[in-house]
Amino acid sequence: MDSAIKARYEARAKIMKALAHSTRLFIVDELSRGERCVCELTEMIGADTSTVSKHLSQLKSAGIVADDKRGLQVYYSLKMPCVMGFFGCMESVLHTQAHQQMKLVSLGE
Amino acid sequence: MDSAIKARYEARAKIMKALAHSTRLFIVDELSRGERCVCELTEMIGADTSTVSKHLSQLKSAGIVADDKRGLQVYYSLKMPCVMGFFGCMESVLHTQAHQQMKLVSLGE
DNA sequence: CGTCTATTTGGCTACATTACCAAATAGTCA
DNA sequence: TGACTATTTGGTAATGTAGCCAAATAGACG
Repeated sequence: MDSAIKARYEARAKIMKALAHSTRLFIVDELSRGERCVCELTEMIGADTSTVSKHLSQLKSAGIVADDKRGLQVYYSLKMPCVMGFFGCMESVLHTQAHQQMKLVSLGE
Repeated sequence: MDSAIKARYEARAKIMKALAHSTRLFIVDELSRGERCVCELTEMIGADTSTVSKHLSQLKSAGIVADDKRGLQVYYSLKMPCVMGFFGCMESVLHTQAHQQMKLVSLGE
C-alpha cells in the first residue's frame, strides 16, 4: 500500500481509536446533550479524575471535543456532532448480531 | 456508572475497536466497492496473509463483514454499509484540524 | 501572599494488540 | 489418494493502552 494512502488511513484510524473505548463513547454521548465539566463527568463515570482527564485529552487531540476553562473548571463540548451518527449504525450492527444469535439458537447450535 | 449501561457502551466500543486500525479501515473501504477474497486484500495491503486474515476475523466477529467460502477462496463482503457514513465524518474532523493548524501557524505559533 | 480546589501530568504496573513465522486445516484436482 | 493452494490458528516478541497514585499546575479568594 502506497505510503501516502497509508498515512490517510492512519489519520482516520487515530479518530476511530479515540472513540474505541466505552468511557470515551459515554463521554461523547453525554456531551451531545450539552457541555460538561471534568468534575461532572468524573462523578458520572466513577473513575479517578486523572483517568477521565486523560480520556478527555485523547478526544481533544483527535479533534472530537473542545475544552474551555472558566474559573476553576474546564468545560468540554462536542466539536464534531457528526460522530453521533456512529451511534445509530453501531446499534444496527448490534441488533443484527442479536438477531443472528437468535437464529443460531433456534437451530439448536 | 450502572453496569447495564456500561455493558451497552462496551458492546459499542467493541465495534469501534474493530474499526480502529488503518488496515481494517482500508479493508472496509475496499469492500464497500464489492466483495474481495483474502488473497486480493493481502496483495493490496502488502502484509503477511495471516495478518490480513486476523484483521478480517476481527471485522467479522464485530459483525461488520461477512465471509463466504467458494472453492479455495474466501470472499469477504461488507455487511454493514452504514459504517461508510463514518468516513465522511472522519474527513470533516481532519479538515477542521487542518484548518485550525493553519490558523495557528499564521498566528506565528 | 498563602490556601484551597479543579485539572493535568508523570510514573508505574497490568493487560491488550500487532505482526511475523510456522504449523494446521480444508478444498481442489490430477 | 496425494500434492497443491488458500486460509486460519497458535506461538511469541515488541509495542501500545488503561488505570491508579502522587505530584505539579493554575485560577480563585480570603
